[in-house]
Amino acid sequence: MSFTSNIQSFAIKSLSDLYGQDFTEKDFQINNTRQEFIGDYTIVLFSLVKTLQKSPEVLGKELGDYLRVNHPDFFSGYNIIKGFLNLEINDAQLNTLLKENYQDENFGKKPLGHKKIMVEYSSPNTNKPIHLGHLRNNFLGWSVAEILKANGNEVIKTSIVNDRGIHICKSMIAWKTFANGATPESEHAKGDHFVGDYYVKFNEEYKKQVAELIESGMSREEAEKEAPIMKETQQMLLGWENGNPDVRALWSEMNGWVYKGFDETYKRIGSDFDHTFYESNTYLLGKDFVQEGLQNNILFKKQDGSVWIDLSDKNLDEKLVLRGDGTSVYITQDIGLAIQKFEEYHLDKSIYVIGDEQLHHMKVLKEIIRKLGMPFSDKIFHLSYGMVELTSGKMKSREGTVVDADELIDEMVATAEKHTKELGKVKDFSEEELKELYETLALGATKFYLLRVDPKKKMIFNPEESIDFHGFTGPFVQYTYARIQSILRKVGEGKPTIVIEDLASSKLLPLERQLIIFLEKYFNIISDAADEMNPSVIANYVFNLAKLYNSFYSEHSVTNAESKEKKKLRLYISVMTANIIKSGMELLGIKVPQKM
RNA sequence: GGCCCCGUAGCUCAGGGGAUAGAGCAACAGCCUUCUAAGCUGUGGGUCGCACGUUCGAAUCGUGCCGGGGUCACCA
Repeated sequence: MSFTSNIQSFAIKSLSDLYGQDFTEKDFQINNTRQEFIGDYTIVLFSLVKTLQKSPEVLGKELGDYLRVNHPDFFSGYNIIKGFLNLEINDAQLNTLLKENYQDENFGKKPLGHKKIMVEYSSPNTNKPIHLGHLRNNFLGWSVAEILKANGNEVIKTSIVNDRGIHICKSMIAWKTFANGATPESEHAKGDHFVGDYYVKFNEEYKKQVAELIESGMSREEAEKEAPIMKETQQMLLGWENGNPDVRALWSEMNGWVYKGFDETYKRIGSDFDHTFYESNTYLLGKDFVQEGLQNNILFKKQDGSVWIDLSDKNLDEKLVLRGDGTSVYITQDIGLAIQKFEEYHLDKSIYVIGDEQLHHMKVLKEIIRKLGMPFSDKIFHLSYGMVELTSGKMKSREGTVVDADELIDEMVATAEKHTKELGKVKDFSEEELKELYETLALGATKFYLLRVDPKKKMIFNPEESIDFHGFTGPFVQYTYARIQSILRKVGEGKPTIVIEDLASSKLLPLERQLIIFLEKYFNIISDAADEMNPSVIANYVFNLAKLYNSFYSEHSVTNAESKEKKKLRLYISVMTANIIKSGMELLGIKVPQKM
């Protein structure tokens, strides 16, 4: 039960007692009182004024008095400005909250319920390494999964690896053509980069061949079809489909290189999965449902044997679900896997973390599954996020204009090292501890940067400016945590015993009040983040908490407080702040250091 | 062209019916004999794309327009 919901129910009860009318939380708003006014929470009276036929002044006074008289331990005062009833929370109430929760490392998290949710994220292609855009996906998916867990859901993290198809064959052909048997081992290269380089090489060669053909008089369209390297690649795809042993062997080997590279990166960035699906295993799944759909006349066949579904009643076109030659298309396998997920795991919700370029595709997928008569179509949710673009435009793997994830993190580690050495605060750290710290800060900065903005919006990354360590950043929040740890070290291990009277004996100063009230909000923040599936809610909160604490820190001394009671109070505030920072940052996948 | 998303400070972004629209970066001016200055305090910076409408009240909701992006594949 949070302060806001307490006030809400107090107000509803009061209004009913006073005026004999029933209200719900939708009939009036409760806001945070703005800085420039006295009070902590504000009831906006305008909407009530009309229904109750009373002036804001009279209504505010009657409601304010009633609340104070009936909840003297909760409210210490109120004032009315225009149509706003500003309520002050009693110091004792704040002290109690602090005393009861300051040590609770799980403050705000909800008990385990009965919802089972699958979050599919990451889902890489095996023909290229992970770039900045994929990082946004990985961080977002991981964080949303953790936020859902914190709200009492059972969460299954999955990934579908796109390990087959024409794009993989492109890397394979290029490798056969140009590599002379080179391997990641022989080149001392990371496997995913190694394979990705051949994907780029393919496209270079392809472009060259197309240009040559055009010069010799062919149309572009024809040239793109006829380029020898492309024909060779299509031949290879056929070979793969038919189980040609040589093709399959090379495919396995090259994918193996990629997985080794991915594992390294996943481990570093903290992505983990309860189950991994491979497209090479699932791509045939949808075909059975297509057969079923044909029998039920939900799907229909065209003269060439291709199978379609008519979605025109939903303002979507006809959509192909099976080629004339009987092979699957992209959506066929998605249908199969979507159904398999529900049948195997009995999910209450199936979340797909996929870029917003696939909004249409996911809409079609949901609709097809609904039309096929599956009862869980409504439980499929596309968590779409905006693309990460560079100041110079879009990232394209084909053209090599991407910010590579491994390189970016390496750069961030170097920046962390540079800052740390300049500041010279951790000279007692061992090599090992330093390395860990740089990694913590680098990933903290990167994750926070990508998670602090609304997932739905596309974002622009400027490689020139890179990612900051000051201001609205991960390291800022980490720094605040480290500062508090420093205080706690100074105070020593012995936890002060305390009784509530100690805390209540002196009036709370403005910053002390503000902090306690802000700490309490974390309870609702965790729910809000889950409802919106939006980690930026947490990031913004945790930043503002750190900012508020830093003001408090520079204004009031903890260890040299005016009195023993104040020292204890501020220690409690500090401990609870540290706990919530740690908890919130964990939900973003960010570690906090003891020192930095 | 149809459908969807986005236009808020120089830049990157919050705020999604309520009080004088916020933060970070960048710029400028201060603050380390006292718990970590990766910090704190202050100054300057806005026609919330434009217009109409709904409302006691609109950056927020509706409609239209302008600008940017996505998508409408027998690619994945």
